[in-house]
Amino acid sequence: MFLSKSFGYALRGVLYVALLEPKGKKIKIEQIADKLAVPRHFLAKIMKKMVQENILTSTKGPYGGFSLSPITLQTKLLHLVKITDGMEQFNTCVLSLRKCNSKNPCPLHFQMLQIRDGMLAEFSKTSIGDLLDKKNPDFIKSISVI
Amino acid sequence: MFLSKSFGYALRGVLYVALLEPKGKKIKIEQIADKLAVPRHFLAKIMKKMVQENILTSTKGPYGGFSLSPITLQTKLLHLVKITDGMEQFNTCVLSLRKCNSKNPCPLHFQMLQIRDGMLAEFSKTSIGDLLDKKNPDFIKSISVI
DNA sequence: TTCAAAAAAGACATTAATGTCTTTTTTAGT
DNA sequence: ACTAAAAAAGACATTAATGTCTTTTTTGAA
Ligand code: FES
Ligand code: FES
Repeated sequence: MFLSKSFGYALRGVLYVALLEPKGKKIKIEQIADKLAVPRHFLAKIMKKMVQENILTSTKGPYGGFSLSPITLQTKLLHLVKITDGMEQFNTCVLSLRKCNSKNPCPLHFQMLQIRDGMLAEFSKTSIGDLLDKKNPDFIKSISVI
Repeated sequence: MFLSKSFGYALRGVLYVALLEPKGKKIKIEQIADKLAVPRHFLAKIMKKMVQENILTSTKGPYGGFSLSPITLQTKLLHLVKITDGMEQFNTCVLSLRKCNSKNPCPLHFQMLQIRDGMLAEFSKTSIGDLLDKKNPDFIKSISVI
């Protein structure tokens, strides 16, 4: 309901790179997909989009893989949502009637506005770096299927 | 993202019946689908589920159609969500990792908990009757595509 | 320069949500 | 009893999201 699987894969993928990449090596998509138990090629498409948006960098060829970009840790979650789910949901009426609009509200409009604005606020202020907790030795578990 | 189309159709359908039924007549699915510009047979399936849950009543045959049940107006929106979308979304991790669980939280857990609890609270306290505004001559417009 | 490793790209498959059409069942009135 | 009207049921179609497989492009190192 709230967010697509793609969004979850994107966030877990970038967090995995952020957690391990500082060791110096690039992270291969195969390793990410294996460790996170995510469909490899599906994840690859999502990672590619993140690279296009400069949320990650990647290099092809031997010793290649994914690594952080200068903006990775400052990237807001809303940017990931934009990439994976799009922003239409935030200004489309929950009853699928039309563009959501306070001048011409549906019966649920103001309730939904509050909920969506809460989510928008949270995702606008929270960055990928905010979610990364390198000090926690169990952090890797928190982004893996148990 | 937030809710399915089915949910929107369900709410608009039941509000349409609640708005017009007190005139004494049963409301036919054909009329509802036409006036709300909703796929007729798809809506019919959703209406049937609401009847099974006693959120509406229906009678077959000539002069039949849909009408309110004793509990229609007291029905909480969460009941509609249960019918159309299910409740799993409220206790499944946003990262699709597993059952959502504060003892073993994913990096987004507490942010999502707040958002979801806000939505749960709103949908638990708001009833169909709360959304029905018979005094408003434009209410019908607010549940129709403009 | 060739080779192998890796991401990128693209074709295709599966699944879940949404939508359409037809048949069956029920029922009010004649 | 018969007929017609209406919901209910069910078969099938379309679409969007998710997932798999293969080919192409890029690149570092021998
Ligand atoms: S008009 Fe329906 S949610 Fe805003
Ligand atoms: S554990 Fe992920 S949202 Fe609760």
